[in-house]
Amino acid sequence: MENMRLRFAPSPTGALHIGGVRTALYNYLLARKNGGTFILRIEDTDQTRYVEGAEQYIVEALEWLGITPDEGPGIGGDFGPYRQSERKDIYLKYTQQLIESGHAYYAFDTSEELDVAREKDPTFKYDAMARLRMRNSISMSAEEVEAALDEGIPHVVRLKVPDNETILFEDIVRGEVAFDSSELDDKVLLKADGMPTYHMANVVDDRLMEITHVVRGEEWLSSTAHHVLLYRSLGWEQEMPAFAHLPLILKPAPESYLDKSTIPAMASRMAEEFARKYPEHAGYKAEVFALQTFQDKKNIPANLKEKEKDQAGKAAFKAFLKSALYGKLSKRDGDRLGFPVFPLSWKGATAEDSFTGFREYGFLPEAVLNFLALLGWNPGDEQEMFKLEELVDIFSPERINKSGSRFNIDKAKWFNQQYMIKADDARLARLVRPILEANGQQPSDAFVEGFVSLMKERAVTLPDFWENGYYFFERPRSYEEKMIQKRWQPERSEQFAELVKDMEQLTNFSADEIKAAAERFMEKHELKFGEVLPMLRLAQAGTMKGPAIFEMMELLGQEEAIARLKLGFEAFDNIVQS
RNA sequence: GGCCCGUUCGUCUAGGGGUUAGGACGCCAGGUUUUCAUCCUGGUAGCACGGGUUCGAAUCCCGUACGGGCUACCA
Repeated sequence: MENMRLRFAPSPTGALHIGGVRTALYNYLLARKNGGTFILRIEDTDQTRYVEGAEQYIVEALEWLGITPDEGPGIGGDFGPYRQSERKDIYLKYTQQLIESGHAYYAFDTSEELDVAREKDPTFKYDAMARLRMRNSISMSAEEVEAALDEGIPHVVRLKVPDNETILFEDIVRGEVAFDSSELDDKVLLKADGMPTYHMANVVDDRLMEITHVVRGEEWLSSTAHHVLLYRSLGWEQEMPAFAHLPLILKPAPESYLDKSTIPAMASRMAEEFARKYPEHAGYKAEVFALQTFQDKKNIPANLKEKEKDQAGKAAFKAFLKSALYGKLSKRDGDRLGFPVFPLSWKGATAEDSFTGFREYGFLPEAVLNFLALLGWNPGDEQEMFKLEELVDIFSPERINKSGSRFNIDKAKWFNQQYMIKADDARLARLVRPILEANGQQPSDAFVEGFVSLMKERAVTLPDFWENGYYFFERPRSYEEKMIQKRWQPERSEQFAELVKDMEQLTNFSADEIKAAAERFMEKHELKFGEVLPMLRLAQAGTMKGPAIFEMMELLGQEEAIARLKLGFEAFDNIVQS
């Protein structure tokens, strides 16, 4: 297809959710694959939900991941402006056109009146039937309408949905989707504040920006029928973009993380959140119910089903738990389960509204990208690791899955470890340095590079380098006593003192030389690797876990390594004696 | 409740009339002659259910169940 143009159109209401990141990625991949254009459009038509800094965050997140737009706010392009709040006049013009052509009408009902109508009848829908008894330019006389308009009575503009029509459209991932127009309500197109709704703005902008493919989340599938109607009413049906609705990213299954060790904490957390959100049900013993429900792991969904006899508190808590445990991955899940759901950290107005990102958890962007790419799409063969350029080459929208995928942090961690092992030492060193400095260390670049090279197979995320390898920078904080009790024989102290002397004699303190010295020592005293090396390791690191001991000693340097041997052997004597 | 969408190992998925139902993560076991990790080998575990259609169904059709989305002057 020529001039393929795709847009990623987030609204700046806070941090960009990981599902949004995947949507951006798929848009980017499709555009790049076909030599098309990837556009960022900011959908800021809801002034009440606008959050300062959110747009900046979105741009930074895309940059971090390396999927930067070709057109967008701050970037430019021939189809701007790229913020919907700066395009108000345009929407007004097309709304006017719709009114004149009879596809839309003024409605004077207030939000409060509509709330009342919905309360009276929960199934209330502003549709072909309802509009006859509401206050709008269809039910009112022309004079009344004109008077109301002249008086400046607040009003909205609604789409006049035709009755009894089947609206069919082709979705790239789902195939043919059909809606009966009688089921559709008369959506608001222009709000009382003069801003368009998403529906109006996205249709107008997609046309004006010559968007060829709309790739967005499944939550939009239902309103696509309205969008099709809008294209039709505006006379744009021929130019209507192709649609692809992506399956959602779901919360991890509770069964996968609930066990003896996590159930109590999760139960009290849920009870606490519930109490905060519904103070009116404070009397209900939510924690007890949560505990019981979680313990009966297999039947959680069944036990959460509401029953007639449930009192108000129980019913409310069941509903709360259901939405907390199942469904779309949400920002709260990150905290609850201890993993990131945002690309970058976000500092909101409150601690409640602040989140740690994948970047700050110590994930590499290529790992996040790779993980996300495969959540809902796969190339059909057995390859798992993909560079961004490879993804661009082989991405195929037809292979996007139809059903939602559960978020699996273990898989993300595995990708991260794989990419860390592959990563260039100099780059890794740059990424790890700030963590070391935060812990009061000022090592040389060469030292950090040597360190990450030895440690990277033992780290899953960046902070693991320090967590698991602090002893490269400080002397061991403690020695693994059990191991020493088992392995250290004080009667060999003198022999080991000799080994220290041998080490001191070395003029080239390289791993090879250290190893050779150790071997000479073992041969002389008829000792085995297993009797010597663990002692060296314990003296250097305090723990049995760690990289190759001789390389480690080389990196620490002769002076430090020997100092640790002396200190260690002395400590071992004391531990065993006591 | 209504409308729309979906359902293959615990999770991500391949397979779309005849397969020992394949791979990856996780988990378990063994190996890689110091540990941990990496790596390698093996194991564990799955077609939601019920009816059709067919010589033959995980695969096609219909129902049921379950899951998800939408149902705002939010996007």
